[in-house]
Amino acid sequence: MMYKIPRGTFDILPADSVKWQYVKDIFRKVAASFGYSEITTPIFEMAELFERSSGENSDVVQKEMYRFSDQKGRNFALRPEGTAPVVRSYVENHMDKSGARSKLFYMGPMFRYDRPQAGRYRQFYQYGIELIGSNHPYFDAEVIAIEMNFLKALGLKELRLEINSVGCANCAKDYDEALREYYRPHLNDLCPDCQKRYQQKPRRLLDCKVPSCKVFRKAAPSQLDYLDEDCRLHFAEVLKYLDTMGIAYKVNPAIVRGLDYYTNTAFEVIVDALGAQNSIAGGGRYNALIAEIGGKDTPAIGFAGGFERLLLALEKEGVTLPETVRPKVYAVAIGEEARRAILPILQTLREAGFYAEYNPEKTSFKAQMKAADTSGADYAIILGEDELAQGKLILKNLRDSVQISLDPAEVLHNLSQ
RNA sequence: GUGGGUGUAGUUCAACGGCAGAGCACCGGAUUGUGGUUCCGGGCGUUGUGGGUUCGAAUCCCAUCACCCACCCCA
Repeated sequence: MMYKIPRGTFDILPADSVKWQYVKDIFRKVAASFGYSEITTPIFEMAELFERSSGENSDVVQKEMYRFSDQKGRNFALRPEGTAPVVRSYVENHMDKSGARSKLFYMGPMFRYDRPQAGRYRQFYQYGIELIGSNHPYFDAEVIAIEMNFLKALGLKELRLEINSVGCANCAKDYDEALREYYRPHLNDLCPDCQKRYQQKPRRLLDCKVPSCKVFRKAAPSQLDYLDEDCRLHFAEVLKYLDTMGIAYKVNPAIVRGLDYYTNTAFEVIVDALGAQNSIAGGGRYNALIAEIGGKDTPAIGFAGGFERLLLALEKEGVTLPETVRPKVYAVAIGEEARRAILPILQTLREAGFYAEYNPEKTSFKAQMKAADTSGADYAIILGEDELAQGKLILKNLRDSVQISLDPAEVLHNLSQ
């Protein structure tokens, strides 16, 4: 084979397309039920947008971004995530000046140069929600409710919602300090990765999987004990709203978001059956981001979910999704004359919106009937020499094998019932 | 970026140094116009790719690519 698809990418073939379309439709409907509107941004942006928003030393910026420069030497990156572009658009289009809240959703491909694995790709598809312009704790719960309603509408059951608060910048700084203080005496016992985490992102120390590092975890200070009064109150309110809305959750102080812009609420939806890449959605509040990239200081909350992992989870749970569309009728025509006469009838059916299938390459009656059957069509319309002579045709129900003879003009009426 | 596993027909898998096979799927047929069950017939596929060892390689060795698993990271 001469040409191969790039590593970590995949084709969505027709059989799968139907499923993707279905899942996307449901997401659009659920988002609409909360009054969110779709926003579509380019798949590449100035590289600096992501460097600035995600954090210079985040993994995404340091080693996972697809960068390129164009003919004029401008530095771009294929978007590794969806929030920064939406916020860029929000600011660029002066939505921050109107004072109104923006309730937005998006979906589309994201790109990260990473080692492919089950549920992890270099081009992957995300859906996301952004509510920009309110710090009200109700909206933290609303945004989570959108995701949970969506998953419920699809029929996914084996999942858990984990939630945490990382506080505002001040709380986070205090907490990082407390963590460093706690870990300092053990520094030499930590794995090399954790030595780095100690410097760069102390909170990551908490979810290390190395046994010798894990032992320090249970006595470690908790983020929740380092929230200031406002942050503590906000978090308590969010949880109360979730309770009221009937959304089950588990508070997990170890939940950490990968990108630098998160504040306060952080959450993740986890499906254990997926293995190592078990997070199907994650998000949180990002009150500092809008100002960070040049807009008016504006609070916001959002999340992003991965379609591939979602589809995988649905498959593992045995949820059935729509398959390829089957014909309503399959045309069976015998003889030269009938094979021409069938065409205007098919045209009438198609104009009425029915999927009518015909294959001129099969000529024998048997072969055509067989094809009608394997196509999964509900009906066969049969036009042979006898019918042609009588000006009739046969409408055969392929489910119960009942067939009737009728005028061609009556077919449409019969199918519409 | 690190470590491990696997690549054979459209697909799921055999063959593990000696002629590359089977199930499913697909196509055709079982006397003149009726599908689903049954029966019969239909397979040269660069054994992922490129080297090497050998009289002989799908099989052993090396490299490379891809996928899978774990780390890392995250959706």
